[in-house]
Amino acid sequence: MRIVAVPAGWPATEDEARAVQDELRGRVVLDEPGPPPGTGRVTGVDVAYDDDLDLVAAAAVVLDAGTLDVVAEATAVGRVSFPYVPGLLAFREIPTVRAALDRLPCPPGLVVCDGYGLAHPRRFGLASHLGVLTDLPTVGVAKNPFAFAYDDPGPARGGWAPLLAGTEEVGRALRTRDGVKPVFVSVGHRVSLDNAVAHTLALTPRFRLPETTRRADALCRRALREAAQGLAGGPDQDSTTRQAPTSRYSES
DNA sequence: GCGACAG
DNA sequence: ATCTTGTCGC
Repeated sequence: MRIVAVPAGWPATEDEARAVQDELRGRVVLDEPGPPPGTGRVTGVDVAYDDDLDLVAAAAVVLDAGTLDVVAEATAVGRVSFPYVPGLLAFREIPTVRAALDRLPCPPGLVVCDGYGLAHPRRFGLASHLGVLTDLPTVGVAKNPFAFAYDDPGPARGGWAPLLAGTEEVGRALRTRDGVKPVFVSVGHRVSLDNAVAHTLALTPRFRLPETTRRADALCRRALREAAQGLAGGPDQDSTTRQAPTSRYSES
């Protein structure tokens, strides 16, 4: 297993990170509609952490946008590159996520991130940042609101309400299942908000969270488990030489 | 100043 | 994010 290196010059302080956001924000493209929902490919990315071992595992899972079948997947493991600071999530996740995307055997199409794009204190969340660095179309679908006001969407799937930063619509609270807490959709890069919402609905035929997110979440957790195991077993052991662990409860 | 705050 | 047991439901 190779550990992804933190890029040279990666911000070390919150001030530096905010300065990077302020500089890159101007490169976000907001006037493209993006790929049509239900066609082509959609890729979910997510990460899992082990703060004790200083490990972060990322996964990228490519789905056929029409069937939601898995087309390809990749993972990467890195060191934690930044502490968790609300508003600076991208600096914690992006190096390893990029490595996972780079390892995909095919183009990812639209990338769905766990978090925000435009719906961000400086209008430059994880999805925007990843989009600018890769120039891929990206959207953010978050499980929780940040600090934006919104009215409760209608109770039925498809109901939505604007996420408002003052009078500016920076995203939407979107009901993906009848009577279930909404998700929070915002534009990352090269996708319109209407399309971001349509993609999110196309990705949620059964569950609250997009299939992309669910697949990527399961995969990065598995990758983290295996990485932690490999680390504990020592640098010279791998899955082919490692012995099965003895368990008092085995073979019962 | 204080609390809230994506993952 | 992650820590965590049982439990209700398809």
